[in-house]
Amino acid sequence: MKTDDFTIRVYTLLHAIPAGRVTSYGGLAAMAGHAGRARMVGAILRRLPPGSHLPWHRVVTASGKPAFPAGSDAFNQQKGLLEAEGVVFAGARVNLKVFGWQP
DNA sequence: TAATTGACCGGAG
DNA sequence: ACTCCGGCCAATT
Repeated sequence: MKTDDFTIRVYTLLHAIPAGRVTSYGGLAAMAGHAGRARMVGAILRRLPPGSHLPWHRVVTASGKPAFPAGSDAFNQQKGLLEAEGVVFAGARVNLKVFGWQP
């Protein structure tokens, strides 16, 4: 069994995101060569294979907000990790014009 | 096997 | 700024 190329690209791109930067689900899907499959990126991160150290916290929605309800554990964790890398939150949101990343 | 769900997105009202 | 809607398509029920 061979992991899909799409999945491989998503992992590679995710790993290529520098600390202190974020990218969106849709953007990641587009960079991986499959624009329109933002939900698949979400599905991949949701089901991360055990043992992977992917920086999932550097991925936010196209609005610049974490994909979790504000106040949830995952939300707070993601926010904390990003702030520790230098990303500034404006409320529950990140300014993609400043912190958004693309190769 | 069919229906539902979902770490999404962009446009419209 | 917010809600609603259609499109996307694999994993789950």
